[in-house]
Amino acid sequence: MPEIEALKSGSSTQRDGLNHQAIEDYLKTIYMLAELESPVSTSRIAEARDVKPASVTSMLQRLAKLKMVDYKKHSGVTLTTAGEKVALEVIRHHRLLELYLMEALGFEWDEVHEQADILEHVISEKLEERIAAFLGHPTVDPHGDPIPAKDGTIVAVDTISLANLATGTQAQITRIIDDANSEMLRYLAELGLTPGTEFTVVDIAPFDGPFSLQVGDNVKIVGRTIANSILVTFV
Amino acid sequence: MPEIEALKSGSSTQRDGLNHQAIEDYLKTIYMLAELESPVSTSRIAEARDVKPASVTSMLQRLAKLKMVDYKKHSGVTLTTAGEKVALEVIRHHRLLELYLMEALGFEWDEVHEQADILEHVISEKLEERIAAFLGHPTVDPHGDPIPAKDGTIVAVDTISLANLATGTQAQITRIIDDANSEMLRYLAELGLTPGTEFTVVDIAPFDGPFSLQVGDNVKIVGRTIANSILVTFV
DNA sequence: AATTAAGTTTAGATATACCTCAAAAGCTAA
DNA sequence: TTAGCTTTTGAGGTATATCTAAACTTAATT
Repeated sequence: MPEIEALKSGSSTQRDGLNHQAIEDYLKTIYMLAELESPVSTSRIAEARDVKPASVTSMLQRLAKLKMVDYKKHSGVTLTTAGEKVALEVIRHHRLLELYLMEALGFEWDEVHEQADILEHVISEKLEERIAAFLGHPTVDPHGDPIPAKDGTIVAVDTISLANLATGTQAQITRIIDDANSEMLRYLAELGLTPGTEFTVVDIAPFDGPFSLQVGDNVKIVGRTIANSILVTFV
Repeated sequence: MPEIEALKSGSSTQRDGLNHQAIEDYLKTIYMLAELESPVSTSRIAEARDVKPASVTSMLQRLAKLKMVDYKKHSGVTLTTAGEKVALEVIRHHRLLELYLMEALGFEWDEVHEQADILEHVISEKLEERIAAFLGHPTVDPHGDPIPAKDGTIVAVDTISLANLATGTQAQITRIIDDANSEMLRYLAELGLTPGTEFTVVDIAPFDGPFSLQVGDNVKIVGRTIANSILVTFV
């Protein structure tokens, strides 16, 4: 009965012992937090993942056993080479997927993050490769985040937060941090403040006040929170 | 710290209680087995999923509690309307994905099943919709299997197994059963026996022997196993 | 050096989602 | 009615993920 055979594979779950999803998510979280501060502390991870520190500790012990992190009690973690490789692969998947969903399937800027977060763990090497090829092996995703290459290299662009600019400065948006907050992304897209946009800081209101940005003929005003999330390069 | 926010969603797993994957796979299995014989017995499902009958029983009890199946001890299961809806959705996803991977990303006939089996459980409604639109809302997948519409309708084509044809019959391949067996699919593709192909049965060897099919100027010979897996319509 | 506050780890307990095996129970057809 | 098969039950296993509360470490402050 060939039908039975056909059904069989339909049922094959990951029975290989490891639940990749959680592990990959932790490694990704650690990688990203390590960019801000390394080694990464238990509580930082707990915050980011929205779990209790105790849960993080046990996961770190598991990751240490898998040689994915260097972990010594009370002193935080760093990724091993193996761990970093996994993290970069997941991030690569994520960013390729975001770009693909926009380019190939017409999704909006603010819609892609969630779906990519799920798909990043399940696409095969081959699918990743096809997607990358379709996109012409891009190095930057729709939010301006760099896409790690297959070998782990990242094309890093020297950026500075818009919040640190002085009045009169000319700059170009290269990256929007916080790709989880689709409301902000929608808002920024509305304002026309997307990666690639050039602008001049025409005013900074005192007492942590908003920034006025000249974009073409218009002036756009953004608050501190947004200014912090926008990374720029000088033109 | 906006970065923390960004990471948060990166970590969000399905914490919603249900592990969809297994449930969906069971429902899909039951749906497909029910096409052969309904109600579907425990052992049939166990075979198809390659688990022990006892495991099936407990899953059936779980599915019954979820109102996905009608289940009465010792008498097999049938899907409820809700259960069928889920099964059809998963099947729709699967077949759309297979077609999409081929059409949009250049995968081969025999490569798409595995990846689709995983992706079918994780694509959002919106992604499904975009994929369907990209493909022009198709009703048939690369193996000739009908793709259920969003409302659950299936365009059924009246088919008969090639194995039942008599010598001299003219027919067209509409469907290849057993999309899990990529070796067979590769072989069939090599022979040029894919859905849409027209042929005439020029010989059937006795004692369950092979079929000789005239395809254009060539004669292709296929054994019983393959003949059973090929469904045809008359021309 | 001792104290304290903050952060971290352990221990113990739940919970879920599978799965298995062995034995009991139920069905069906000769 | 009983043999043979299928199905269910019940007990138990593994893996993962979580929590609370108590114990501990570290680093900063006195």
